[in-house]
Amino acid sequence: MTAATVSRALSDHPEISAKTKAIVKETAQRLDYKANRIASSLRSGKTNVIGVLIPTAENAFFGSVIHGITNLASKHGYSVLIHECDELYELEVKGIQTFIGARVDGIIASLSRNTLDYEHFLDVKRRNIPLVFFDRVPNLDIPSVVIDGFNGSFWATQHLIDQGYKRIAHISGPLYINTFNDRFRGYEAALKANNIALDKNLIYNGNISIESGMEGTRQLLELPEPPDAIFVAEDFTALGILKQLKISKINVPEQFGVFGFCNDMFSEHTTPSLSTMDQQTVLMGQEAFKLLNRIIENGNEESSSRIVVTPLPVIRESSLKKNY
Amino acid sequence: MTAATVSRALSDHPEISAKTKAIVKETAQRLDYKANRIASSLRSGKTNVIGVLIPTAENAFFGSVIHGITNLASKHGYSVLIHECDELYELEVKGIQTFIGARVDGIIASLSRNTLDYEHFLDVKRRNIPLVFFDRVPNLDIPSVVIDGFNGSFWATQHLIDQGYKRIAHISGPLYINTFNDRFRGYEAALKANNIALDKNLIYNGNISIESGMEGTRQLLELPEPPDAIFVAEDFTALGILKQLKISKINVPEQFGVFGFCNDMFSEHTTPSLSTMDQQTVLMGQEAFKLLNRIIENGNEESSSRIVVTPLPVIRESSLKKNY
DNA sequence: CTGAAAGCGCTTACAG
DNA sequence: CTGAAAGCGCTTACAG
Repeated sequence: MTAATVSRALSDHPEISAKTKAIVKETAQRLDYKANRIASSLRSGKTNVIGVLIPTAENAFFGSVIHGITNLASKHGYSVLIHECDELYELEVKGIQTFIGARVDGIIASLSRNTLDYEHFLDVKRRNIPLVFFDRVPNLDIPSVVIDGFNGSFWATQHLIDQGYKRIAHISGPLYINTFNDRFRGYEAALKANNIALDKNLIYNGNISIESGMEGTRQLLELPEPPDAIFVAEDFTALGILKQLKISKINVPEQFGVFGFCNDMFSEHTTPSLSTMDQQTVLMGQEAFKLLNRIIENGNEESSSRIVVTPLPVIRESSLKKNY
Repeated sequence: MTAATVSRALSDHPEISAKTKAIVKETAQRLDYKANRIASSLRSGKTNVIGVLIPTAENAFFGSVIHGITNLASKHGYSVLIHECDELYELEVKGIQTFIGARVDGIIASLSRNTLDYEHFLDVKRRNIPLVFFDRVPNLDIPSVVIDGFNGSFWATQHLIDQGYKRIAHISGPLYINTFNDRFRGYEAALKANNIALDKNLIYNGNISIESGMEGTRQLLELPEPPDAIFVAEDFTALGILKQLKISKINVPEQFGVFGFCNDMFSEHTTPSLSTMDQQTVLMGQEAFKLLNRIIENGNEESSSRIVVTPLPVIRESSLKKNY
C-alpha cells in the first residue's frame, strides 16, 4: 500500500474501497498516526488556519469575541492563530506579517486604537487573503461586523427621556473612533426627535476610563444648569460617573439617571446596578467568522458587506426613575 | 542567484557577504516577499508555533493569562494557536490532536473542569512535545505553573483574625479540584496556627457562582452560632456573599468581614469594595511561556519543575474592621 | 562566499 | 480501485 492510498483512505476519497479504508483507519489508530498538517498545507495550498488580530486579550470584550470565533472556527475545521497588538501600530503590522508568512486562509481583525495607516491591510487585500474586520473598523471597503451604536444610543437616550429625566448629558469616548462617534450621533438624534435642543455644555469628551467618568461628572455638576441624567458611551466611564455621584451624595436613579454602553462584567454588580446596552460580543465573533468563512468559500463577491449587530438594552436600576 | 542564497541571506547566515545580503533584502522588500513559513517548517522540523489550550476565553482569568503568554511568545518569535475546550473533555482531546497535527513546538494547557483521564496528555509526552500546565494541573509529573493557594489563603485568614473577627467561616470551590483544595487547607492551617478549632459547620461547599455565595451565606447566618467573617475561595462567590449580607442588613466590614480570592475585574467596584488575593494572571502566563521555552531549548531536563506564583493581597474595604 | 541537489511529508493529476 | 511520480517552497549538508 502506498502513501497515496493511505492519504486517500484517511480523507475518505470516494474511489477507495470501504475495505481498504477500514484497514488504513484501524492501523492509523493503532500506530497513533496523526497526519502532518504542515506537509498537507504546503501541498494543498490550504492551511485551515485563520488569524485573529486583536488589541488585547486582557479585556472581557475581546475575550468574549474570541470565544465566539474559536468555537465556530473549530467546528468548521479551522485552527485559530491569535495575535495581540497591545494597541500598538507596530505590533499590529507585525501580526499581519506573521499571518501572511503563516499563509493563513483568512484574517479577522479589530484595529488598534492608534492605527491611522492601513497599508498592511491593503497588502493583505493585494494577496487576496480574505479579511474581515469587527468592532473597530477602518474607512475602507472591506467586509466588517459592527455594533449598531447609533440606534442603540438613540434607544438609551429615548429611555432616559421616557423615564422623565429632563436634562440629559453625554460623556463620550474619543470621537475620532467611529464606534464612539456613532454613539454620540445616536444621542444627538434622539434629542432632536424629541425636540430637545442640543446643549454643547452637556457634552463631555471622555477617554474610556473611570477617571474621565468622575471628572466629567464633576464638571457637569458644576454647570449653572446641571444635567439630571447622563448617557455614557462606555461602562468603565459609567462606573466613574456612579462613583462621583455617590461622592456628591446624589441619589441614582431618583435624582439622577445613568445609562451605559457595553454591558461589561461588572455592570450588573455596581450599586445601583447599571442600565446599559449589551454588545452581544459572542454573537459578534460568530458573525465575523461566518462572514469570513463565506468569503473563503465563495471568493470575494461580498467584498463590501457589513453585518450590523443590534445591541440589546439591559435595564437595571440606574435609569429607573419611574420606580420612585 | 539561487534560492539557497536568498534563504541564507534573509536568515543572516554568517557566510553570506554583506553586499549580497543587502541586495537580497532590498529586493525582498521591494517585491513584498514574505517567506512561506509552512515550507520552512516542513523542512526544518520547527514550526515556531505553540498551542495554548484553555477552558474558555470568555473569562477574564484566562484572557489575562493568554495576554501574558502571547506577548512573550511573540517577542521570542513564536505564534500562538489557541484552542478552547468549553470545559468539555471531548473538545480538550480534540484540541490536543489538532496541536499534534499542526506539529506545534510546545503546548501550554489548563485542564477542563471535568477532565479525569489524561491519556491525550500522555500521548503528547510520548511524542516528546514539550508540555506545560498552568493553574488547573493534573496529578502527573509534568512541569507546571500554579498559584500558591495554600499560603495565600493562610494569609487571608490570618488577616481576618488580626482584624478582630472571631468566627471565620469558609465557602469553598469544588474540593476535588486541587486549586480549591489548597485554599481550604490554607484556611484550615491558619486557624490551627492560631489555636482556633475547626468547626465543620462553618464550612460550606460552593461551586464558583454568585448563587452559591448567597445560599452559603444564608445557611451560615442561620447557624446557632453564626460566623462574623467569611474567607471565600473565589470572587464571584464573594460577590454573592456581599449581596446576601446587604439583603440581611449586616454591615460590612463593621459587623462582618469578607475576604475573596482572584481579584476579578469587578472586585474593586463592589460596595463595599472587596479585599482579595490577586492571582497575578499576566505573570502566570509569562512564567508558563518562559518555562515552556526553557524546555524547548534545553530538552526535558526540568520535567518535574513546578513554578509557584505568589498571590498578592489586595486589602480593600470588606475586611477592615479595625477602621471602625 | 555561493551553487546544485536532495528531501521534509504530504496530495493529486495521470496511468493502468 | 490503486500505484508511480511530480511537486508544494523552503533549508541544509556537501562541493567547489
